[in-house]
Amino acid sequence: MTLDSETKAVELPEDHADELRLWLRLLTCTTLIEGEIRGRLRERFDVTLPRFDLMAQLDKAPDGMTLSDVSKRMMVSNGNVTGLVERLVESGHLDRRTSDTDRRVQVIRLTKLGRAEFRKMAAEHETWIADIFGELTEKDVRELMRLLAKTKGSAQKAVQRRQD
Amino acid sequence: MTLDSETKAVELPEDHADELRLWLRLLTCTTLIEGEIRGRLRERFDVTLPRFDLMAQLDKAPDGMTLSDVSKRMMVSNGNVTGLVERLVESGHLDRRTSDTDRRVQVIRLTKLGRAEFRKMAAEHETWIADIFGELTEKDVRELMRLLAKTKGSAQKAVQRRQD
DNA sequence: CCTAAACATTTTAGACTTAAAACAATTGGA
DNA sequence: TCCAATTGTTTTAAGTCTAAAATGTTTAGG
Repeated sequence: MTLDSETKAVELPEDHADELRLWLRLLTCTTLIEGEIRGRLRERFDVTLPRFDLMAQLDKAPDGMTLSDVSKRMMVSNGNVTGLVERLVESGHLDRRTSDTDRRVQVIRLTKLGRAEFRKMAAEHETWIADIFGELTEKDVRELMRLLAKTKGSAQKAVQRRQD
Repeated sequence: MTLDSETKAVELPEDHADELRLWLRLLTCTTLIEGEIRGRLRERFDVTLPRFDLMAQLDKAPDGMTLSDVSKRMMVSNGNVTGLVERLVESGHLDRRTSDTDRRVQVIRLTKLGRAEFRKMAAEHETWIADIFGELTEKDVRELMRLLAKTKGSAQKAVQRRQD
């Protein structure tokens, strides 16, 4: 508290250094972990992270997904998905067909090969994550989940505000 | 606690679903915020996020940095920095010179123009971050900082272990 | 029915990114 | 001194990514 709390109401050049540091730390953590996962995926399975992520989305959707769905879920651009899918169809991991009811829509799903390979990778991937977060207690994990959920909500509202 | 705590010592297929969810949430938060910042930088200043990040590093180093320093700080590959710097020198934001004492080393620093433009962007950038994290209390911020520091430490050790 | 708007995807152009190889310069022993 | 590792940077090849424009399809309102 300052002595003159009246000034708090006025639009002063506020200090947001803490939030800035928080953002940088969040970014550092993610970049560090992402790089580690990327490296292990390449080393162990010769697969890229985006390919793995796309397959992870499809593994959760046995009936397939449209490209738009994938794009929204992965939070990447449409054009990006087009290219990724192209390469995964080429390598035999994905099956792609035009929807029967709407000829604009492409439905993609994992092939047998794709699913089998993904499951193998996913099992190991999970142990890597456990290793990486190994020093956190159960309570730490719960608390982080809670705070990140709050952060996500706060950020989504900021996005919303800008789009108005 | 399970009834038979003896089994804890054995190597059982453990469940790491919580850590996995935590990782996905961390990634979602970062991607969401990164996308928002990227969009605002483009819209408001017609600049890309990597360019902004590089300039931010240099703003903190009035005497300049070597390309390796930048690469380590930004946690990106050497080749990546080479290209980024090329474009920023081209646009007049960066000055690049070979070190007097070691002809392998390139020292880069912000030009007057670069520094002026960065300062303008940074001021607004800080308000965006404040907006995005706006719903977090001071305590939330402190707690997140602490938990992310712990996460970073844990991840770094995992990276270290793999490199042995 | 027609057609303007909305929607799903692809294309385009350019930038970013990585890993690995190549190149250049320095350094630390033998 | 010499030269084998090390270090700093660039190059290469391939992939990832975005924003915006273009293409093709569906849908609704008149």
